[in-house]
Amino acid sequence: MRGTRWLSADEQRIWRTYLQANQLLRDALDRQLQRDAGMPHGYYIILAMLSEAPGRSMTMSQLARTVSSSPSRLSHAVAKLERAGWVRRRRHETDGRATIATLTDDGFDVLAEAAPGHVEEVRSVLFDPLTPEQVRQLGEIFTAVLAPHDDRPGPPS
Amino acid sequence: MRGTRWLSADEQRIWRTYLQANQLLRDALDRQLQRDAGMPHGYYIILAMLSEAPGRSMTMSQLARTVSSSPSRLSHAVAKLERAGWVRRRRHETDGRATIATLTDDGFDVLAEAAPGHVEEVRSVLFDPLTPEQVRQLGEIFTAVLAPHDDRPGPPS
DNA sequence: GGTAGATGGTTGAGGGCTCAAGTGTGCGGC
DNA sequence: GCCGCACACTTGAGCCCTCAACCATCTACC
Repeated sequence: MRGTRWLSADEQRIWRTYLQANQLLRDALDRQLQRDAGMPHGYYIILAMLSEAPGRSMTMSQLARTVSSSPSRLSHAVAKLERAGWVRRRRHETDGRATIATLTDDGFDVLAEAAPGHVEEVRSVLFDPLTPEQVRQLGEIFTAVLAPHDDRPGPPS
Repeated sequence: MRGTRWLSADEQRIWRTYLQANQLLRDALDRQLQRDAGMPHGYYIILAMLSEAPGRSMTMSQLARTVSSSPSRLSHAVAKLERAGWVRRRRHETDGRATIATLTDDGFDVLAEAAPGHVEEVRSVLFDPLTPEQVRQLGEIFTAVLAPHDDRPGPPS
């Protein structure tokens, strides 16, 4: 591939800093949640998003979009959460293709128990080291990163 | 845990934006590299870091620190890369505990082949959507996130 | 009302990662 | 010289994820 737009020295340094920090955050969150709540971070998010949904319920595909998961990953994950008794699945009443996942009371309790430690971890590893201005910038930066993928179709090229 | 410092509405929104963007980046990179080079992103980084080291070589523990990996993860990964013929391992000459990993010529070729597509992907998904000012901010933000973990021992609490 | 394609979801195989436990080597103190 | 501990690394089991294949249902269209 001739004419590749290589990264400048600055860009490369920034990219690597980002990767490293990212790995740090991911490891910290996964370790903390695994230790204190016996679940990986991705599972926590599933429970958290369900807990905020009306009726503590969502279809699998809504849920997949909400937690940025592939259908397959979500299916495996919810199967596991269901075995743990934290989520229940049932058929959608009017659309026979869809499945509705619901957070159980047990699931809610586990989530409530895990939340404070998790939030504390997020704070200490991400927000505490940043100034309020940097937090604001962080939000804008990743909003910009996501923008091209909001699947409102972009201008036809 | 009473007295938890919960996230404000803004912080929560920003945190979720970050998680979502992150998942997007990770998925995009892994998919692109898996498709075009038959390896996950973590393996690419290992090859890339080795390629820049003197003699294209590093001890396993240096390498682990460089790519932010646990010893175990790295060991598994290098074992696989060695089976593929892209890396060789040999004993350190003066420290019998250490192992030196070296990028092979085949490994270098694979890396050189994969690099342009990978860089293009990084650009299109991360740098292109950002202004130069935001790129600079990104670097400073994650430098700040990493700072508390530079294991120069901090002030004794 | 029948058919083609889109949509919603699951499954199994294969691979990567974590955690805990293990091996072997170096080093400081006695 | 030996003992104990730290260090460098590896291993295996189990878990999570990806990818591709699959089934079922819905929808549009003729």
